[in-house]
Order: sequence, then C-alpha cells, then structure tokens
Amino acid sequence: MSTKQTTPRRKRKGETTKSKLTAIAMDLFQRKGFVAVGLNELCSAGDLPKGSIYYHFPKGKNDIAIAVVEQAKQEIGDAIQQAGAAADSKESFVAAVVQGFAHILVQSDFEKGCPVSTLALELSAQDADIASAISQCFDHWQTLVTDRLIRFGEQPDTAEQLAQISFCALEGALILARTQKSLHPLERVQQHLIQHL
Amino acid sequence: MSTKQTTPRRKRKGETTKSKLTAIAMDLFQRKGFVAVGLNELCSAGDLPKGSIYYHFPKGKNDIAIAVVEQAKQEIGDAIQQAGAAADSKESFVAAVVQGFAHILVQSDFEKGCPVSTLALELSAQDADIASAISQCFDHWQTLVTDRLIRFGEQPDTAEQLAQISFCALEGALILARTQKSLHPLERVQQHLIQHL
DNA sequence: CTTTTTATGACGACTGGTCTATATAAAATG
DNA sequence: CATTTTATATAGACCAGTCGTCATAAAAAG
Repeated sequence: MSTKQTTPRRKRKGETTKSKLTAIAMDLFQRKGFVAVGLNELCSAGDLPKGSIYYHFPKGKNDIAIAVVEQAKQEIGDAIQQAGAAADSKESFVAAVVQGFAHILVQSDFEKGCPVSTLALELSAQDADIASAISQCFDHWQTLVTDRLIRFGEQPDTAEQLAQISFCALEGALILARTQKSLHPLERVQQHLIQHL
Repeated sequence: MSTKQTTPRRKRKGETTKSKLTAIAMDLFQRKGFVAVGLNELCSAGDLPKGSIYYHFPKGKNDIAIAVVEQAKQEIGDAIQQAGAAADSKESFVAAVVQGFAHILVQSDFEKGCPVSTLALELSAQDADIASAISQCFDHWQTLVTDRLIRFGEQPDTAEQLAQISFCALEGALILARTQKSLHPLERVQQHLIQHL
C-alpha cells in the first residue's frame, strides 16, 4: 500500500535545482579548481541558499565533484558522438572534436579547459571514489573515439591507440593553451593527429 | 672603507631554508594541488615555524608558487639536457625523458606528476605573474627539446613541432596515468612519439 | 487539521593566509 | 673585547572565510 504511483514527477523541481547546481559547479571548478571554490561562492553564483546543497548532496562537497564528473562525461560524450555522426572521415571527426574544445577556450577567454582534468589533478590522490569516477569518464570518452575510428575503417587495436594518443595530446594542449592564452597548441595537435591518423 | 668585500657568504643559511621550503612546497603541491596545501601544513612538513614564511616570501603564498615553478623549470630543464647529452639518437632521447617522468610516478605511488601542470590549471586564470612564470617554464622545456632534436639532425621547424606535440602528449599522459595508477599511458605516448619522430 | 516530504538560512567549530612586533644571530665598528 | 647596526628568523594575534549541522519553515499529502 501507499504506492507512489502518482508521484513520479515530484522530483521535477529538485532535479532542476540539483542540475543547476552541478552546472554552476562545473563552470566554477573549470575556472578556479575544486578546492578554490567555496560552497558560499557556489550558492551565491546560482542564487541558491547554502543549506540546500546538503539536501541535494548529503555527503558534502566531494559529492558535487562526482556529479560534475558524471555530467561532463555525459555532455562531452554526447559532443563526441555528435561530431562522429556529422563527420565524413577520420580527419574531419578529429578536427570537429578539437574545435569543440577550442570553442570552450575562446568562449571563456581561456579560463575554461577540460572540466575534468583539474579535478583529476586535485583529487585523484585524495578520494578514491572521485578517482574512480574520473577514470571511468576518461575511459568512456576514449571508447567513443575508438569506436568511431573503427567505424571509419581503422583496425581495432590501432584505433584504440590513436584514441589514447589523441586524448593525451588534447589534454596537454588544453593546459598549454590556457597558460599562453592561445589556440596555437590546439591547432598544432589537430594538425599532427590528422597527419598521423 | 667599510667595504662589504668580506660578506658575500652571509646568505648561506637563509638560502638553504628558503630552498628547503620550495622543495617541500613542490612536493606537496604536486600531490594535493596549490590551494589544498595550507601554510600550516607546509611549515610543519619542514619543521619550520609559520612566521618564517613571510620573511622568505614577503608577498605571500603566491610567491611560493612562483619559486616552485622556477625551481621546476631548472630541475626538469637540467634533466632534459642530461638526457639529451647521454642519448645517441632522437628516439633514445625522447625515451629517456619519458622514463624520467615514469620514475616520478612510480616513486610516488602515482601521487606526483608534473610539478607545474597543477599550478597551471589552478592559477593561470587567477594570477598573471604566475601565469607568466609557467608559460616561460613550458617554453624553456620545449626549447631545450627542440634544440636537441635539431642537433640530432631534425629540421628546425619540424623539430619545434615535434617538441610541442611531445610536450602536450606527455602532459596529458601524466594526468591519465595518475588517475588510473598505471604507466600504460606513458608507454603508449613514448611508443607513438618514437614511431613518428 | 496532521503528518510527511522538501527545503532553508542562521550558527559553530575551525582553519586559512597575512601581518606586526619581537627575538636571535651575524657583521661592522670602535 | 664591547657595542652598535644590520640581517635573519620566530611567535602569535587577527579576521575573513571554510565546511558541515540542525532546528525550523514551507509545501504536499493524507
């Protein structure tokens, strides 16, 4: 009894505030890092009361990081798949993915890069749950790229290798691009990858 | 008279405590990030009193970051040159550099990676002085690699491109390696670089 | 109206970086 | 050797800000 058949929609508002919170957290973590962003700042940035954080994330700040990682896994995963579906060759596929990140850089005046790498460096060694979430996120992205490369005719094992190299080069380029506020590293990586695909 | 000819050695002890502080800071920043390491932790890790920090670094915590970056620029720069001098080919040169970082990873149980990348992500957008120091550091390393590649017979412009790609791939591989606690990404990058040198 | 779910903001215990005032050691001077 | 002047080092107070908790308010349900 007391089946909740009529209340599958009760979480509507809760979900939106929760996802609003993770969206804001993702933005701020990207710009300033995880530790540097306080809960106060997070709340005031979204006009949310401070107490509500601990309603949506009972386990505290680290839970927010995990939510951000999973959100980023989803969003960027979707972007990769979209780029793959729209591309007509390995080369244009890789170019589209790289350009996606270039867009993030320019749009944020080089304050934002990969939404996960900062969390990775700050928290990988501190919190095993977060480390696991990040690892799965990176794996997911690489798998998506690998699969798409295979569909473009690449050998499975070389496709996996290429995906790994592309990931590493892109992450590194994002760091470099942010410090020198220039798209040059991204362009160079894109060129190299296309050349050696 | 009263010439200070006899006092060029007065700074001896001061220099050692200062460099001790930067060494400890580099270690802790690598593992936990810049913001996560408090000055208290920094002092107690080196058995130094808290107050002494502001004698050696009057401008505060950010000054420590700059000192760390410059120290890393020097140390890793030296390591690159040493690897270049000992190598007998482009391939063995690159392999030696990559293996140097692999050593850092293993030695620290995958808690430490590049001493500068964390600072780059946390502080590039916050402090222009630090951003400049980091940019110069990265440039320095890449220039050293470029020059060595040229000395191994590479064309100047392709040498520069290769150095940039190598840097990006290595930085990315270090992030990935830390999250999955595995040398695999480094090995893959090393293999790829040697293959496409 | 009563009960349960959802949401909130004031509060506390604590740590953060910074600074000023003081102590110690070294050099210079007489 | 004694004294003054400088360089080096230390201790602790300070306030702003941290995260997390909890007693309560609003909304929904019964």
